Amino acid sequence: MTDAPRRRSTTTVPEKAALEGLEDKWGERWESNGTFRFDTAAPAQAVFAIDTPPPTVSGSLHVGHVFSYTHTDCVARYQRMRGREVFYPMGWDDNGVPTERRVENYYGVRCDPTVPYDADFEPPGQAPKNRRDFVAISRRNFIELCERLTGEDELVFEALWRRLGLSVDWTQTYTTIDERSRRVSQRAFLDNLARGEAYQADAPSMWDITFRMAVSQAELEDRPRPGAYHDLAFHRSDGEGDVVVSTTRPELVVSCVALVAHPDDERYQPLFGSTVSSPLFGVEVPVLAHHLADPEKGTGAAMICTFGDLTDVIWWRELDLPARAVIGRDGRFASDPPEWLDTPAGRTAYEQLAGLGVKAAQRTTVELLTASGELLGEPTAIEHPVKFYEKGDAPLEIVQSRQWYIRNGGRDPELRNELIARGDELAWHPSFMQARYTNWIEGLTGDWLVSRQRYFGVPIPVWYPVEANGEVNYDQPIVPSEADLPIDPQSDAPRGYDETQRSQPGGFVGDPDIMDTWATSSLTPQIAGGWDHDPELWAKVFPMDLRPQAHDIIRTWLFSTMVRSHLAEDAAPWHHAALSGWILDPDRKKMSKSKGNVVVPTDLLERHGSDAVRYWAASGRPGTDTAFDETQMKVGRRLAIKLLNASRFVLGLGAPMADEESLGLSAVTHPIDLAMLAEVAALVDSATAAFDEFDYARALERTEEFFWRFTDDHVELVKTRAYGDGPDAASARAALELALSALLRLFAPHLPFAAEEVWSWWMDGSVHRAEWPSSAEFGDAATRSDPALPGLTARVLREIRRAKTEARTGMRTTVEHASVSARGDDVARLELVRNDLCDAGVVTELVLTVDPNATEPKVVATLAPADERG
RNA sequence: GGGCCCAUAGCUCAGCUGGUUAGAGCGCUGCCUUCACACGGCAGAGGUCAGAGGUUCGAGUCCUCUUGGGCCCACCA
Repeated sequence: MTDAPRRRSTTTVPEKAALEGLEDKWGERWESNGTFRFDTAAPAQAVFAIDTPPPTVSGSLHVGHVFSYTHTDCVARYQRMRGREVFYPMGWDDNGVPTERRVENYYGVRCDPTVPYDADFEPPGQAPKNRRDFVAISRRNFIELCERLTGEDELVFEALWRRLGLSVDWTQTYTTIDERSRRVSQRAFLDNLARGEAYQADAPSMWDITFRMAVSQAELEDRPRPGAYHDLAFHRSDGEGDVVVSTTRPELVVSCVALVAHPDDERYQPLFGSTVSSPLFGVEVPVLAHHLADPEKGTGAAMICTFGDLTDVIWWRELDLPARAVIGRDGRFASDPPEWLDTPAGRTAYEQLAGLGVKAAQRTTVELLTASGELLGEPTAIEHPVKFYEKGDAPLEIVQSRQWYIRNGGRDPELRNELIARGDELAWHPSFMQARYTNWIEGLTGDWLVSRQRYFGVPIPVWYPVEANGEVNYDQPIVPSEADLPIDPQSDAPRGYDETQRSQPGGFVGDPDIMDTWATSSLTPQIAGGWDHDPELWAKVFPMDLRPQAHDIIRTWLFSTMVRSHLAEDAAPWHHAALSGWILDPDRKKMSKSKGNVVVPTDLLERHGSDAVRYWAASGRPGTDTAFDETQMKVGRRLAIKLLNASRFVLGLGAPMADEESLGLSAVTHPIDLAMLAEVAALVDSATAAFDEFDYARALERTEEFFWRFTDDHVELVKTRAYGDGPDAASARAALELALSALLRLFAPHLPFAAEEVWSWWMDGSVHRAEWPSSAEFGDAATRSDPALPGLTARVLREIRRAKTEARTGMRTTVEHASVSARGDDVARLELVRNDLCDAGVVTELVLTVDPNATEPKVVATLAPADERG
């Protein structure tokens, strides 16, 4: 709820004003006064709920975070002042692979689930240089270290956010690994399972051999890597020669299950249906036709291996081929010769490859092929894109494994179209970002793989029965009851069993995997909004009003949240999505991690002040990449200081009259004051319209533009009059105060510290809970005033100043005589403000002449003789 | 190959549905401190709005093409 501005009984203007110390002072007061505390009693229609992005707690916040979180805070503060009760929680994403990796490197440990728990374990003081020397610790010890480190990080992050002035309700904080998140995440998963949206499949999937885990489509990225085409000879079984195949992965020849060519390719048509035998291993494989084979590539014939790339998976599935995988989960070739190698020569050849990594296996295979004469010519070096896990550093392999999936439209046109249509329900800021969402869905190739073979995350909440013969029955998962959540199936036994039955015939096993980090963060509205523990809150905040986030995670966070909400709530999770841009180096390149980390946000806030850094951030338009620019922070600092000083001046003039009643609009009678207020009224409308479109940058720009004219022209013009007595002085002061009151509120979202400081000198309560200004506050000032007046007076002022500048004299120098010749209507205007102009220009005499032919007012100023200057 | 964004002063950017002579800040140059502010103020110089064509009485703004930059997706034998 907001309050109309209410003046304090006494105005206290400090002798000196500075920005230093405002962050601590107001940060503490806002906290102790609960200024940003969400009022749970607020009616639903008053609530403005923000689905805050939980930053990853796996390092440090960088300048890009400061940038985008400031944008959201400006919107939050605006909405709050508009009378909305803002639900603005903060989350920490401490769940997932980045945290695991950071913990490993920070403490020099690695998780080995076979190691027993050590209650007294203390990590080494310093991590060894070589990862091989890291200490192996139990899963429980590892998770304890994750929690210890993320706990420390979260305190540091919160301190930074507070200093930046985010108007977060810190009582609403969550972490993506805390008990509530685990419960929500597991319950939502079980709901998906119950509705048939979550399922298991034993299928080939992208696999990171370093992390030893499956990876989903959303986590893939291409990186250019050197490779080479190798021409291999497959031997026709009719003895009529060889079929040549070009491949970049000769080591996979052992996994070859068929050759394939395009059905229309005349070169291979005679061979379709026949078999060839593979080089080195002599395995008979069929020659098949499929439209995905490209006659232009290589020789037009490709070998299908299980599995070299995703096209292999398609061919394997559609042509119903056997799986002959040799690469294991560790990225090494199986140590025993595969059973499909039925010739002694083939088995001998394989012995050379057994146990090798992919690179070494390729080298060895090439040597063997060269020796056998089945490698034709020299390999041709190329550079080609290779798929990587976005956080990994070894190329992905394709490994067949049992995994959990959630339907996301990747294999279901109907669901796909529903999700695309949900995108239309959102207002996207900027609007073109919707295309990225739609494009991503249209390009999905499969469902969402949610299981991860990692340790620090939310466990998949199921067990499986172990049959009497010791076989695990994956088709009949045992699910926990909701009341027991969250559970860890690795340490909790399902109801009806006890721990002694774990892994025993007739007993159970726990699912060893955890969920993808997005499987939990896709539920941030549910986690923060009380979905499973506070139905009253949930009814008020869902669907939320705003999802602010970076545009690079549209395909992950935004999309997955939409999927969960669509499946569970049959609704879009928010009304608005605001996508922020990148921070770029001054040379226009995307600011790299290393460079971004050189610029430490706390240091920036220290050097420039929080309002100054916020000013820079808020100058970046929604969705637009913005250059990192400290000079903009200096400009922001200057603006904040100017706001303090101009306010000090205005408020130092004293009340318009001793009588409180005369305060306000009724005292404003002078035409120049009325015209100024009319400009403020227009400014308020313009800033409000911008903010309603989430355009904090436009609102700031408009406000700032007016503010500088206000101080440079209007205040200079009226200050002498304002010092005086009588109705004209009262008019000046009343107008200045009305304008200041509005300006402070207009600046409050962007410069919360300076605005609050000034507000506290003369107003009750926090400016951040004050009513957003309205043009109605200025009554009929607009209709009573002359819109041409401010521009005209500013012009005359500028001409007089120019004359002084050209005479190389100070602005306080008295001008003996100034004359203006202008059209009659302009002269009439200038007569109204002649006294102000004389005072402001410090002119002793101002002569106005009507010149009916003048297009522009012509100003001539004559300076007093040097000895009279002063 | 598909999609999206961008190109305006030396630099960073405004310019919203087309409408006087294209704006701001920084930087640069010059001048000015008792009297809100030197963490300041005033003033000045600086632009073929990437290029070409089109629509229009009128185009930085709308359309088409070209060039250059960036991003996303697809392709990966």
